[in-house]
Amino acid sequence: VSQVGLHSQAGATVRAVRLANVASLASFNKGADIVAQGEPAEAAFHIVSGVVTTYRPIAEDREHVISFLFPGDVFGLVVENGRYVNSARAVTPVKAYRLPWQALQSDLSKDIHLESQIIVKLLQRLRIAQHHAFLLSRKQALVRLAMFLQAMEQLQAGRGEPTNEIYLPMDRLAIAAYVGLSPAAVSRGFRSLCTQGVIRARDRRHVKITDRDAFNRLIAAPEPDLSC
Amino acid sequence: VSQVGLHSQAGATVRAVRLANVASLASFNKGADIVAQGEPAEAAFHIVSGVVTTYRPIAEDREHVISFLFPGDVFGLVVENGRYVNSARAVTPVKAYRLPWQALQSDLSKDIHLESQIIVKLLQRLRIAQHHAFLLSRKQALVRLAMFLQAMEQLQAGRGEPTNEIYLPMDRLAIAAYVGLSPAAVSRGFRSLCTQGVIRARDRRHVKITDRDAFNRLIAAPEPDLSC
DNA sequence: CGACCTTTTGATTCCAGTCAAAAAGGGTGG
DNA sequence: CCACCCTTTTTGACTGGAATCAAAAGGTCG
Repeated sequence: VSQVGLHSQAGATVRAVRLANVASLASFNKGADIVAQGEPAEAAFHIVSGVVTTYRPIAEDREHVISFLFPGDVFGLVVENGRYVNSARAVTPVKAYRLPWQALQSDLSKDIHLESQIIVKLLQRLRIAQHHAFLLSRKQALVRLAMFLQAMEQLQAGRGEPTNEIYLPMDRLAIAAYVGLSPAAVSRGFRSLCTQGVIRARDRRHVKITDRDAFNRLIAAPEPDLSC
Repeated sequence: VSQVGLHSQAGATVRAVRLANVASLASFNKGADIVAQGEPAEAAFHIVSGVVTTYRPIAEDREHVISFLFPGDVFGLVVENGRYVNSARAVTPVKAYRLPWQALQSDLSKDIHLESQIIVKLLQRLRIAQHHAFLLSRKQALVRLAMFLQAMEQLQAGRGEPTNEIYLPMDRLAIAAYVGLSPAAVSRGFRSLCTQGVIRARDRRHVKITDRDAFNRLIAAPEPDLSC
């Protein structure tokens, strides 16, 4: 009997719930594919440790990142005609519970509290997906990067981690595929934010927001305002 | 006692469920604001007839459209700190049940079948939001428009309506705000699709896909391919 | 028929894409 | 510890497509 913790993203309640009697713990190496778009959807996954991206291939060596997922998150839920809509890949080494659909559904209909938690989680995911679309509707590279950092910061805060520095587990290519820019534009954007004094990068994966006002101004910017 | 039907978007089961004992039917004129971003979230809404958009204001006379919602859809669910994250407006005259949160929650925890239906609906919405983000990640205007038409067609099919012609209830400005282009670019894009013979527009709100192959090729296009 | 709003069209500007090359990391084995 | 290779990231020069602004055309409703 596996006891799987459903961590509320708000970090408040970490209620342990019997999710599935037949959940098995699986491990994946960094960069490993976990599920592929179009495959028959046999199971969902509940992340125990590590970071996962869901994405859609666009062309050879080109893809769109849909989400970054962290411990406590579930993926493999978005299904159409019994097949996965998105692919998933481990960004770091990952451990995750494999939850076969069948068992999941029977457990769902048994435990009403579990359903409520799923609803809460889905609403969070919906909110994040809408924020992502909002981000992508902005055309300026700097604004997109700032909104991306904002999102990562909020996720980090929701996990109860310190928020004075933002940790980016993914590489620049993944960031580019998430914010809808070329890797070159992402690089230039980060540099621009640094030289403007808005952020300070300890290394490629650790960023600190040094000018919160300018940062917020950038995100709220209705029109190109690159003053200073 | 109001009986509110939760229409499956797949159009299959239209199971009537006692959603809330205190649901009241509200009417809104075309263009009327229904909820505003930042307001205390007191109720969700269940659309009976008409079309609604949810959106976020960016600046004066500038906004980002998050979703188009149809009869059977629910909105006002995405909440943060007890306040609406998105605004909502009637695109056409709208009738909708107003579902106070309190009553909704008590009904939710009572009826387990209702929870399941909500989960299904949220998964659909998540899928659509992800598709929207995917759309916005493509940079070519023609591709975005084609993907938009595809989405509208699928929604229409899901409602069980005839699909030989796509009906667009919203104006060009709303389309522009959804696909992340300027109104000018949307106009040019439609014209381009027409002259290329990909679509045929009976009038501004009725579009027919006349060359399905070219249409699909456009959506799948990995790189600029404006041949023909 | 006329006033107003929506949509289209035209000319210019600008930002990000692209391609290619250089630089910086990261990991491995000597 | 260093030399090496390979991957990731940055930088540079050029191109292209959409934004912008403004003006004209088309629709709608009184």
